[in-house]
Amino acid sequence: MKIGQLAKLTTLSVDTIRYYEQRGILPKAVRAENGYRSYSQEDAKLLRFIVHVKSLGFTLEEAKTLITLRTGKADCKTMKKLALSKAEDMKKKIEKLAEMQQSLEKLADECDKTGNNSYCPILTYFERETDE
Amino acid sequence: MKIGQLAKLTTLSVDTIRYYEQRGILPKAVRAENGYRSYSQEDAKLLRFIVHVKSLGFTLEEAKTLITLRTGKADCKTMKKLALSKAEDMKKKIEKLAEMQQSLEKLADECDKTGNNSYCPILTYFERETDE
DNA sequence: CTTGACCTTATAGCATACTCAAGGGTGTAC
DNA sequence: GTACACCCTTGAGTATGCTATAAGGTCAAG
Repeated sequence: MKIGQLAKLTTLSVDTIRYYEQRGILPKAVRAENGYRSYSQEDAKLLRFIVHVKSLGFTLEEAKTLITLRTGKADCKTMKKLALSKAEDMKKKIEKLAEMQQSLEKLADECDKTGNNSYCPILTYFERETDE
Repeated sequence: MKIGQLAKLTTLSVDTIRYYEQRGILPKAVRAENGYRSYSQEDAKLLRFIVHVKSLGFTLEEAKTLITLRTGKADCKTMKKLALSKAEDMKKKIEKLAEMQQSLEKLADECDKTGNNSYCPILTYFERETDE
């Protein structure tokens, strides 16, 4: 199978597939006599693996690690640890975002409570001297 | 006040301050006779404004907009709209992260339920053909 | 024998927010 | 007069994940 075919199968662009190879995420593709990259169903499977891994928030570097583990038939324990560690990262990001979101909503709320003639409480908040 | 002083006052680096000026986030600094940038307390106030705005998740470009509004003594309504729109962005990001996080935890859970001899369910999930 | 779809490489660019390095001037203290 | 802290500019590098461009080779159809 040529790269265009693989791209269609995986919903990635040919550029992306070449980029993954270049980054070392994918192994160097076997070449046909004319120099074209030649792929098998196994390659398609590997790319789908990457797509799924990425969709759960892993980076390409992490995908690389997971591929190594997959190839080595990694034990469940290791996989679980990685999954939970990533989940933990996400939890932290979520908490930070939630905090910011709540601050913003609280400020917006105060806009309503404030008389029309006073200075906007959001601006006041942004101009404050210290961090609480 | 020279740039180093301002940097200390705002906990930003001198590079960052120059970068903000270059990006047009800060107005071009007044120069002393020797060519050094010269800052006032107002400038410190403006930089603190930027720091606070950024800490609530606004980008530098958004900070620029907010500065314009601040300078024009923007009405509360506009500020509120921006705050809520940003809060909405965050909500979306949070939802996406929460989804991923839950998927990961669910997968990790399945690791425990699975017998030791079977193939890791996380890997199985990553290798699946289709999206659910 | 040319058109068009496909493949190849190397290189550069995008967004975001800095950070650093090179090479050089300024200002104060000892 | 020289050491040292500080300032200046320009330009490049960092991370992440692509995307695009140029300039060219390959292959099957008509």
